Amino acid sequence: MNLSDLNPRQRDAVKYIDSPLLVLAGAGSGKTRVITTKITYLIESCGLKAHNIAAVTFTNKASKEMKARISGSLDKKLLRGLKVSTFHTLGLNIIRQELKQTGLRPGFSIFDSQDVASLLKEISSGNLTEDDDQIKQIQWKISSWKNSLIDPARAMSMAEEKIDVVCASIYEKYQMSLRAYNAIDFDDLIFLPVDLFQRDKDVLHKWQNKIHYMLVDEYQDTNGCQYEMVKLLVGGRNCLTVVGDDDQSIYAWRGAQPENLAQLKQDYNNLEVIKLEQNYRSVGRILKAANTLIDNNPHVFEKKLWSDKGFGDPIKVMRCKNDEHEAQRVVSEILSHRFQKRTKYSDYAILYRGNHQSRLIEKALRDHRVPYFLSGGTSFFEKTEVKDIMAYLRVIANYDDDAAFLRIVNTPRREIGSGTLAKLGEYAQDRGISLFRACDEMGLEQYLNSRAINNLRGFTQWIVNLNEKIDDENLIKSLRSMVLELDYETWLIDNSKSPAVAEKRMENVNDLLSWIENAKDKSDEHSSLAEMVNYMSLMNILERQEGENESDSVNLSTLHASKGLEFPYVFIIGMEEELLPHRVSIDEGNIEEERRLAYVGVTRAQQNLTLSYTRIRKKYGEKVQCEVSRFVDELPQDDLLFEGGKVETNPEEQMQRGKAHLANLKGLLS
DNA sequence: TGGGGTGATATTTTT
DNA sequence: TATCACCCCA
Repeated sequence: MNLSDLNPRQRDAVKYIDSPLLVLAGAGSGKTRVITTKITYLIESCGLKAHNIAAVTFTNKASKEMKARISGSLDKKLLRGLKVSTFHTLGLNIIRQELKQTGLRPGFSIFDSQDVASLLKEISSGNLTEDDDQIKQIQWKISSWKNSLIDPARAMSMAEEKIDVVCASIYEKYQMSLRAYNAIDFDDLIFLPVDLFQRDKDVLHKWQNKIHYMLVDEYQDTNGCQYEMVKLLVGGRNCLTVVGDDDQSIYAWRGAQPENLAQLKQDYNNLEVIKLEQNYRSVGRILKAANTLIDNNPHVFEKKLWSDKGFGDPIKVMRCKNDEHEAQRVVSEILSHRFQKRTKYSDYAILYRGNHQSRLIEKALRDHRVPYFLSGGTSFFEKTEVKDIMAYLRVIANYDDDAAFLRIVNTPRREIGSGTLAKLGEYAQDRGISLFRACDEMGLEQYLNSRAINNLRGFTQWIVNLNEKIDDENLIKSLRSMVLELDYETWLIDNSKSPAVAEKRMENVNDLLSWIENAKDKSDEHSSLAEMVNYMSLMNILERQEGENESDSVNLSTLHASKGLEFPYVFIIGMEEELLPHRVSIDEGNIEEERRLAYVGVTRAQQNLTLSYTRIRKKYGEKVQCEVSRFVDELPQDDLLFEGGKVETNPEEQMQRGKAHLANLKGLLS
């Protein structure tokens, strides 16, 4: 097999199979390429079967890209059964195949974090813990327990303070409710398989026999539970390659344990480490800046990026009067640069720390009629209309899904009010059954008047009919007729601010349905409604439909969401103390993660990088004096070109301006 | 049932 | 200050 278009280090990483391997892949060093080539190599040159290889990523986007790249390089026949998925999808597949051992019934639901929050709210209503803040804390606590493989009993025995006891008991009730609803949460998708593997060695061996080689991407983002899952599946064999970059760990705040990278050394004593330091993305100046910046962080593994793409232009630093001025200047900079260099809008990206920062930029872009693409925002599956239809599907697949039941029982209106639901809930809770089942019980007559009962039963009967009508053959047809029967469109029109909005929302509903149709055609894996619904619960954006026009637009993104992307010309705005690094991180002493965030931003740029900061920024409606970010000071000053700003207020800034002037001259000379 | 007034809130977000 | 969710009243 031909590995000649890889560099020596990449080739080593592909060919090394003698022991577990950690590939430390710097930004833009071609890590996805290494993983995909290695999979091809394992199949073509090592004689492994595709269905015995599992490649794991964190996002659907990454796994989709990986699949696309592999299928471009290898015959489709040889790829049958190759497992490329997210951690959560892998977990879901394990649960599905070992359903009996997990105590779940077919058709189980997956609760998203909103479902979880409202369930927790209901559970803790007796326990003096009702405000949203505390609910969030409990949710976080339960999630971290699961990520550390602690079950309710252990949480209870470990509890020392009163608050821990309360949390542990809520945790226990929460698990019981999930069980009653035949539901699991996102954390369970990893927790349940790991728990099962630990309890039942036969099942573990069965899965070890299925997976002869495992590859994990973005390893610095794994949490404790995911680490354990990999460890169990590998089970002392030499069949593991993980790829990661501790300098790009920016998700510690949501449970990622970047120390898992270092932990590998201890758990796999024959671990091999290969570093990928050649960067294929950026010019030398940008890498020099990135290296210098990240040098301020402590490192377990030293790493220095380099490239042969030439040195490039100085990094511009724009000092602006205020935040509006900043937006104006960034936009006019893009416009004039585009005009001079005849570039596309899509060559530019504007990156920022917080979502709110996009507002002024958006306004400036609109004023200049510049098309832009905002990455992030409310994702498709978060939209109310999509959640509504999804809830219908969930209830049809799993009557016991109370979260979904509550969402749609009176949407569109069926004259089932909160009073009725409260009594129904009480009744169901007393008997430990779901709301749906409770509707059918005779005992209900004593609690509710016949009108309410009729409404409820009308609804459940309608669902039962749908369930019976739907079979996998006519799934889409039945779903479309369901939406018609609901008269959902009328409801949308009545409940939207304008006809245009209503139309857009109905379009989303139709997109959802055609997406289901499409996905069903594409694979036979997710053919039943229940499987389809599970699969969709793990999605957050609608995959782009074929032929959808990719318009030429400026990219706006948070620094977090920009990881993995690259652009010729990058602007990072708001390079100020208290913003980047963020105030909260300064207070918590989390400067290192903020620095990595800045590092991620800097390394997105291929050609040019422009940083901007303002002297005055409106925060919470108040004008606040701002200071330039310490990260600007940490960059190699000779490579910076300061622009704008005439009046220096303090001597330090005077100095800086002197330096900038010098750099300016150098920049002009080079 | 919906519109308007009120009050809380403002870091990052995938599955 | 700007937004948004929520609640109350007509």
